[in-house]
Amino acid sequence: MGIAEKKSFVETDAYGRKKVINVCLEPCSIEKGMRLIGGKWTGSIIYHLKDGPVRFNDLARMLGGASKKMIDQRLKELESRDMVTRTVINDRPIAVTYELTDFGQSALDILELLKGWSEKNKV
Amino acid sequence: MGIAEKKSFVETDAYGRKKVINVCLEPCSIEKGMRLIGGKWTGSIIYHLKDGPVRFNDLARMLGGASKKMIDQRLKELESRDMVTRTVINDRPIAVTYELTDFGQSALDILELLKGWSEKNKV
DNA sequence: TCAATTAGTTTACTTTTGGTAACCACTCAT
DNA sequence: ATGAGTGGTTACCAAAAGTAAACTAATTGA
Repeated sequence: MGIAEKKSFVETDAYGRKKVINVCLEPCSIEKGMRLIGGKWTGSIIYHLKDGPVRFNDLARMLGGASKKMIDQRLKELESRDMVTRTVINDRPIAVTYELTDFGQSALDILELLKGWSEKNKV
Repeated sequence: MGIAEKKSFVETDAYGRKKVINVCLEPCSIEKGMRLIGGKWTGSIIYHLKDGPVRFNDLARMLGGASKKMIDQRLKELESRDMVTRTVINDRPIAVTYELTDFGQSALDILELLKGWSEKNKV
């Protein structure tokens, strides 16, 4: 089965006792994946970077409901996971852009699917 | 463009003032979608229901790290969004199963993609 | 000179989340 | 009678997450 997780199921022994085979002892891969792109505003940030570098305040303007602190926090998380790179394009006046890495871009498929699903279901 | 959101971008006027076109005033569709399937354990729960009805305690056993309270809470959320149905299959002793609705099943595509991505990247 | 821009940081909160553990009423097997 | 099972509920607590608003220092345009 390679890296993939085995399916978990419940078994009942001769005494009627239940036992689960292949329990998720640690968060399973779905859970782990969610923790990479499922944070509040994380998906939106990645999606708004899809067409190329964007500057901090522009991003903040695009994401109407999110505070700067949030955006800053999320960008730092994304940077630490190598999903986004931060580039200073100018000192005085300071100018910074954020851009998706290849890994960051690889999440776009999921986000596009999510977006379509979400819109289709008028969620 | 139908139901889909327009792309947002930043415009600079003659005086150099920035203005964002198509701001996300409310959480955009990615954000909304995430709030349906991105809660802690939500994706895992949906995924573990993919092969048919599962009983509460069996689900609790499969999801090693999650408390009953969490699972209960998530199941109620999912029920309220018509992603899962709860069926009492027996009084005394009480027995209940949870099952995906069609809408719940429609989320599986996204979760499968997320799972694959997560495993591929050894996240 | 005043206002706005840059990219954040800091403060001072409030709100939400999550976890543990005990408990309920009931049944069943030993 | 005891312990384990059913499917939850409840109370309490700690920690995390999220908020708005003010502030930094420097620059630029009117």
